[in-house]
Amino acid sequence: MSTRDDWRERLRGSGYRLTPQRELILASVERLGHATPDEVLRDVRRHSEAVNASTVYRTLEVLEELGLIRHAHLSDRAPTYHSVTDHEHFHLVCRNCREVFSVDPDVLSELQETLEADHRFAIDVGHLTIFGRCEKCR
Amino acid sequence: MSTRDDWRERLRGSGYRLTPQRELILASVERLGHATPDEVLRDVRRHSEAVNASTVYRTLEVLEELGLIRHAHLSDRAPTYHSVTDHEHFHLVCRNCREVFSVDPDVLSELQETLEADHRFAIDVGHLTIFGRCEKCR
DNA sequence: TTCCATGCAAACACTTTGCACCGTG
DNA sequence: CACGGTGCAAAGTGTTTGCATGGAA
Repeated sequence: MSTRDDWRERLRGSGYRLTPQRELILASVERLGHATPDEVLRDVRRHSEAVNASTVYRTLEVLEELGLIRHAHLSDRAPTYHSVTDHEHFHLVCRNCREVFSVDPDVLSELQETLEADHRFAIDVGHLTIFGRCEKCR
Repeated sequence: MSTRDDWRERLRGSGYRLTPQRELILASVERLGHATPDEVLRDVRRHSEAVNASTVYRTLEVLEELGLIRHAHLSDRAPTYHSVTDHEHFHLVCRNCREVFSVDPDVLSELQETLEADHRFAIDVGHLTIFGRCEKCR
């Protein structure tokens, strides 16, 4: 997948430097699926040496700016970051059991058209989180 | 509107007490439209006497539990509270200019049906915020 | 007179910032 | 060897909690 292979080039192409910390943090985000900055920090430390919390915040910001990762708000607390090397998706979160479901953007097409037509508003699909109740928690 | 008139009864009926602070805070939320806890606090203080920040947090929680107000996340920062004495709605937020639009839930009906059918997931419409780009910010 | 609610202060969770040193390019 | 990145410590923002006092019912 080209996105995975040439991210080092993207970094350098944008004037950024390739550091061990940045590699470790991207690897953690990909490994964890959906993770808060704190979870990323602990994961990096578990799998290798120490990295500072502020480096995690700064790096997540850079990686998102480059389009390698995205964040969504899956709880009322910290944001969670996920890799975008795979296909775009949005999230359903159960307000009761907190379970997270990743959903294909196709189901949003009609809503996108409606909001585009009625409000000239373009949805940021990758950032969307819909809260509600899952099957088990009715 | 019955919701407005009998909220005092609802408080007492649920074992809560009617205090001046609770009246002031509810009035502020209704006056402000969409407001963070901090904005509510400042508004209460501007229009009357001092109230403590922790009282604001505790009161917003109670009022939401009673169904008098709701909160949504209109920024990556603090939540915003709004009254539900008027009709239910959800929010569009422009990621560029931060403008907020309130939208009628009708446009979600197809999405609701799809998520219900495919994932057995019931959307919490009042809590929904969709981020994207507004007309002016393309 | 009973408890729920409030004020106050401290603690907590999450994030940002300033600055000296480090190391990539 | 220049300049962007990191670690560290401190401060900033938003929220919660424990406890003594106050006041609604």
